[in-house]
Amino acid sequence: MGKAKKRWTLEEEAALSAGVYKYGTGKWKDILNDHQFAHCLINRSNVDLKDKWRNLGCNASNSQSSSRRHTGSRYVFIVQMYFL
Amino acid sequence: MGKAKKRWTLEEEAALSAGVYKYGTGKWKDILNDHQFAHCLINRSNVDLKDKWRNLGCNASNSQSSSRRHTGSRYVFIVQMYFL
DNA sequence: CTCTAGGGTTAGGGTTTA
DNA sequence: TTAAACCCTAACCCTAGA
Repeated sequence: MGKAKKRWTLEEEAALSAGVYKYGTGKWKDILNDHQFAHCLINRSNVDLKDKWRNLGCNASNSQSSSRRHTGSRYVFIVQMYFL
Repeated sequence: MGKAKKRWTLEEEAALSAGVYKYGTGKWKDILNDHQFAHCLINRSNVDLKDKWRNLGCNASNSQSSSRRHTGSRYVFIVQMYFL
């Protein structure tokens, strides 16, 4: 049972963008803890910020096909011997 | 920002497991300094070893003998099969 | 200073749902 | 169906205390 989806508002996106400009990407918790942005992002987690930033970045050029789990019949053995 | 994640290979996991078998848990630097394992773990730090051992879930199940040190002329083969 | 232990955070694959 | 939103968790970070 996942949470109800809550669409990102323009204010939230703006706060996220400004936060990334200030701290750089990968500083999601820092952005959330910044009082300059916190009030706009009160309902978002650091993981939410990361996911949203990824979605924004993928808009332009994400033409990769879906990753496919393949279980083929080819395989290789690697054998190692450790003296203990 | 952020360091690129380097997924652990089966060779690295095998070296770590053998290292823990030889030295016991909590001897990450000893494992790293052991010429027997160093070549497989060249890209890993002692903290990386600790973290990997933790999320392998080996701490709980092997706690009763976790600090046991094994020495002698015994050896073990580690056989890995990769599907391509 | 170095090293480990353990809590905290991020990255990226995977899944769900409007 | 598609993609934004959300989930799972391995991998990595921070740092007190030994």
